[in-house]
Amino acid sequence: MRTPDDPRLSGAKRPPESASGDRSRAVEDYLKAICMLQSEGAPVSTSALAQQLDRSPASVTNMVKGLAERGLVEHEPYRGVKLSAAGEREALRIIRRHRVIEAYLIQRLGYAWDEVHAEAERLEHAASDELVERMAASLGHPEMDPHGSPIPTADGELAERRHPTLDTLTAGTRAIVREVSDADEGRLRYLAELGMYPGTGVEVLEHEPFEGPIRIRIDGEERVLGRSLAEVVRVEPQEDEPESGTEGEAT
Amino acid sequence: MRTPDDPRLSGAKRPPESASGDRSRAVEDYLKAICMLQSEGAPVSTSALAQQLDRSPASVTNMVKGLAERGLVEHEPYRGVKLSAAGEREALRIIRRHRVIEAYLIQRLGYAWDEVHAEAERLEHAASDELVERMAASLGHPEMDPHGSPIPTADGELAERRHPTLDTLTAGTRAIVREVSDADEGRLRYLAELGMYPGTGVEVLEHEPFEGPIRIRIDGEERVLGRSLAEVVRVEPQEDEPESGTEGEAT
DNA sequence: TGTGAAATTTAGCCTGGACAAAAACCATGC
DNA sequence: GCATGGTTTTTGTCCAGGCTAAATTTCACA
Repeated sequence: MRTPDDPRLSGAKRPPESASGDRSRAVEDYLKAICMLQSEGAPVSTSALAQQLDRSPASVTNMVKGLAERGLVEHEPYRGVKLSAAGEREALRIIRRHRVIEAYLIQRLGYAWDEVHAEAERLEHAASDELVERMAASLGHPEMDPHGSPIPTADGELAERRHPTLDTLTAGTRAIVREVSDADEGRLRYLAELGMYPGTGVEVLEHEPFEGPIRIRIDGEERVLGRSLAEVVRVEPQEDEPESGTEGEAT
Repeated sequence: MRTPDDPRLSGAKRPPESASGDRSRAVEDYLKAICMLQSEGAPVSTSALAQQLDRSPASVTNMVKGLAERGLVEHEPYRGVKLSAAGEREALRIIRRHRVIEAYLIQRLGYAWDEVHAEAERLEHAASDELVERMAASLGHPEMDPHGSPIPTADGELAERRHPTLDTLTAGTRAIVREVSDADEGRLRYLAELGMYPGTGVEVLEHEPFEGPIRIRIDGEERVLGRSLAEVVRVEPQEDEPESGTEGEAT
């Protein structure tokens, strides 16, 4: 009827699930999540991972066992899980993809700050390295994504810089916004309304007691920020100088 | 330890597998394949579908049963399968995605003709309608993809135009290349070397007998084309006029 | 040092989607 | 009218990756 490799019809010949060979989408999600949780090299607990990924702890244990067999993580039962060198390499590639894609969507396709996360969350598994590098090139190889998170380089270097969150600053401190979590659309939208982008200068005026909100000055205006919002914003405190208002762009 | 919806960590909260709600990637692939096989409304046989998708016939039967239950196809056992209205709508959306993505990759990210198929094959399942429409807008809402295939509109209209394949033309006919299958990288690369893009003029000089190759003139040069290559190229025959060589772009 | 709560792992189950082997069906040729 | 071969479907498995319930380990504190 038809030769086995008839090319007339452009069909899907067993397309791999994710762009990177044999790692399934689930595996990629686990690696990324572990990477982001183990900020300081400390092993990550099963339950923290379960929470992050919205899976049951039992599912996580199962999956982790599999990852350990494949040499992507090291798992000491009851003690937590750490990425192996191979796992970390993989995880950083995925994070790079995510952040490059977010930057591209915003800068080249007119997405808003708060719209890109979900899209990138899906595309990061489908985009090939080739595509990601082309996007990065089109943007001039940015080092930061639009939320201020550092983009790992193509060969897996990540510029770690841990800034404190806004809620930890003492009253009277001036600071510059450096990074905002990209995970929560609602909060992002609100922060955008306030003008709290990376690079914006803020001054903490007062902490309301008992985990209460924080009063800040931003761009000359006084605002009140709920604690859960302030936890999402990472800032670089400034040596005091009389200057106020918005500073130039971040590096 | 941490409040249930702590937003500090940008994690993947049960991201849907494909951008379009609940249809899995597999379902999308089946719908697209059925759509492309049932050119003339005729039902598609299980085995043709199995071949197209590179699955076993048994798997296809199973899946088709499921699709029928969900109202996406109509399946008469032993008789073949047809898309329902809902299934066709869905399939055309996926084909639109594929073709818009291919066009975007080539025009905005510098991909070559033969590199885009695999990439688009994955991205079409991950990209949201939103993204596809932004890409289409960035390209000025093209009606054709770079291989000459018509792009269904956002509301599901597909401009059907069936051109004959190059191998069916009689010797002496002049024609203009209109469409080239995007599925086979190797063939595409070779056709690109020959300069056989949509819009290129060709003249069939001679058919070698017994399913042999075809001699053509393209851009002034004589070439010999294997049958399987000629089957992949769709052309629009021209009323004869002394003109030769390359014509302007296709509409 | 013992003990109970919390965290983790084990065990058993389910679903989607794939496969091979066997059975059922259809279209013929004789 | 029926055998025969090719095409479908059925049947029984498998694997990945989820889940719940039950068992186990750890740890903090008495």
